[in-house]
Amino acid sequence: MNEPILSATDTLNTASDNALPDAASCPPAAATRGFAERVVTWQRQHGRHALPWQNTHDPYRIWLSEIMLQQTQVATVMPYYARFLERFPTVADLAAAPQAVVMELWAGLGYYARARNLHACAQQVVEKWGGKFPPTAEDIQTLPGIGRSTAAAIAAFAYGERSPILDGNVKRVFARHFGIHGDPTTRAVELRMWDYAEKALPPIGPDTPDAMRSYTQGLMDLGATICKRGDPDCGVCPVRATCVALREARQHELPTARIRKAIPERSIGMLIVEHEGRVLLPRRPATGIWGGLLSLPEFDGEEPGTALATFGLPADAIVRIDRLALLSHTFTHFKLHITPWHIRSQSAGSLNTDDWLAIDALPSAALPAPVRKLIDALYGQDDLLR
DNA sequence: TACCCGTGGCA
DNA sequence: TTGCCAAGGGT
Repeated sequence: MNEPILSATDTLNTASDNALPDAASCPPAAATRGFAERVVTWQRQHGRHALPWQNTHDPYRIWLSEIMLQQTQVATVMPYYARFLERFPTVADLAAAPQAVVMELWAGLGYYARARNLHACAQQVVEKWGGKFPPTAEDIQTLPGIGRSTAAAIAAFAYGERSPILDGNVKRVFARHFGIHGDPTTRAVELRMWDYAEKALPPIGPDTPDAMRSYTQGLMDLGATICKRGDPDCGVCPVRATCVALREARQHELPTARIRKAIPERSIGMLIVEHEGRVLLPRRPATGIWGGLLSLPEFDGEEPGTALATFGLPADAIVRIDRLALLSHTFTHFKLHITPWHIRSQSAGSLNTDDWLAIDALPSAALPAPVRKLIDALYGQDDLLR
């Protein structure tokens, strides 16, 4: 890189952290000049090119990857992506599938609203758009589960549309390169970043589609492989010459860490009720935690007490009760301590027939991660196909 | 507008 | 062990 170092970044807003950003502040043109071109060139030489969802312009495959990758790391997505494509080669196949099957394939990946929206989105594409994804980011964003950034990513990769993304990678790169202080999860800071995202796009020209594909991928690659959270590899960064954080040696202060509240903890008991080769696994409501998945009956506290009768199991139906090892599971927003109870019953009591699942059907069941762990520990599924 | 919504890898 | 947060969206 022999380009002159832009001094215009000196004029950037240097308001202190968490100060209310000046709503009128907008990125100086000089701050973003040449940024995209360097990202594009770098991506083509040093970016990632062999991920399973790359080297295609098929909006279906791109969309599926973008949804799975929301708040989820690449390595985690890989096996799920392969299974989905194998089972649902086209958006029509996905739209036609029962939601329960979609949930089974998604189980373990987390954020289950994504799976419900994925299914609904496929059906809308088929019914409202004739089986083809909408032609612009604006239209794509009207579909369920697709926000502004995901719509832009799909449109850029599939159509080469000139529309900006703003994900976790981009926020980190922008915060450092443009010296943007303040918690990026707050609305005000996020709006500023969208402003930069629009201004930093590759210029309009004959090669805009190709540039947009490389640029969009390049921003993600830059964040994932160079501008990492812990120790950014500034020595080989394509935009180091204009990076505010590097110049001021503040890479570790940016992006500004958000202030986190202590997460609450909760203790519950879970019942593994077994009767005639079946286990009680009612489907959870569509909304809320683990929405749409099968799960074990649960109750507040650790001792079953009167809970069994409440669930429709009379005391004389119970052959044996075993308390299993405590299991803790941490969510983003709270920590759950689970006391599992294995209950052998000689009758189904007044329980709903539909809520029982055969033990040999457990391996493919749509179970939340900690429930999967409990079930596998008890019925010895080890870690075959999960 | 803040909060809700999973899971796993990593320092 | 604990905290952080990743190709965010919905409400």
